Amino acid sequence: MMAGESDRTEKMTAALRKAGIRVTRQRIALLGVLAEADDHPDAVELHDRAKRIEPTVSLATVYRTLSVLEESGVVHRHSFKGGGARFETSHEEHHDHILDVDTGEVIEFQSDKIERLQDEIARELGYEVVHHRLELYCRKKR
Amino acid sequence: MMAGESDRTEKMTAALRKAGIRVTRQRIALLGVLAEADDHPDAVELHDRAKRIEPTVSLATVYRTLSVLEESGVVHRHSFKGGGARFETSHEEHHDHILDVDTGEVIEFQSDKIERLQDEIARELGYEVVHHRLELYCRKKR
DNA sequence: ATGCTTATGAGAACCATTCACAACTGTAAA
DNA sequence: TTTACAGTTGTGAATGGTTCTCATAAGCAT
Repeated sequence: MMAGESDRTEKMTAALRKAGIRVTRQRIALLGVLAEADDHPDAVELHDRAKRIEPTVSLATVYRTLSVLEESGVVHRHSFKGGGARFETSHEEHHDHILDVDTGEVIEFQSDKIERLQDEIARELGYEVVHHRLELYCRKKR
Repeated sequence: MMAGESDRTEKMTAALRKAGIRVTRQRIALLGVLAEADDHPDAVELHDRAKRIEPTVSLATVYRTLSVLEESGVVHRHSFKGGGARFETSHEEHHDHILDVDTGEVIEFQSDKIERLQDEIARELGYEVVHHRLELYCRKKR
């Protein structure tokens, strides 16, 4: 037999099946792409990358699968200003984003203080935070 | 002669002209609508309201004018989750938004602490904040 | 009032995303 | 391993919000 498939693929396969989601070639390809992406690609970019692994993937399936993965908490969808949604795997801990307005670069950051303040503010107004969106559109200091 | 036009209209007219923007019936209508809106209407809603004042306003003009007004800092455009952009006049002081995920209601809040924290975080990473987006998607506490 | 320039309405065009549907394919059971 | 069924897929059309095109209309400085 030829060299076995990677551990990663096996793990993803198992994870999918456990979630009751059918394991298809297209989904394996997309999950592979997401797993090694360390940027914040949009659906078209993910489609391009996935096609290199599994040429039959259609854009519609990319969108469909991303929605499925979002619902099951595997990926996060971000809608930054300008252009379409961008995605990232959610296995890291929660963070917010700085967007470099000049370069388009995305930087992640995390602040417990801000998280706490948000909860506090909501609480004072009689609400509890379900989720939030915090984006800092910034310019490099010189 | 008939009773003169309202002060408000005269003021808006003057403000527009000063900005080098031509004063048209459509723009007067839209500005009037924006001035008395205390909610966060979208373009279609603004169009409907403006038509009651000036029936000839087209949706395209509403969008065009909103862009003009946004560029000149008169209105702010918000893109909350789900649905199109929503607008509000910017003559009040800066604030962020709580979105009630059940009712869709928009509540405004302001926190100097959070503003300061944001600046601090950006500064530590070598950036300065140009503008930001902070939305708390909340549910009423019971 | 005149002329130049900007604004407008109508509808087409756009773009990201979703949908409809017939063909296909995992998966579990036989 | 074959079968059978429900979940998935690719294609292309549809959608919804927003912008564009272009011929016509109308501000505004003179």
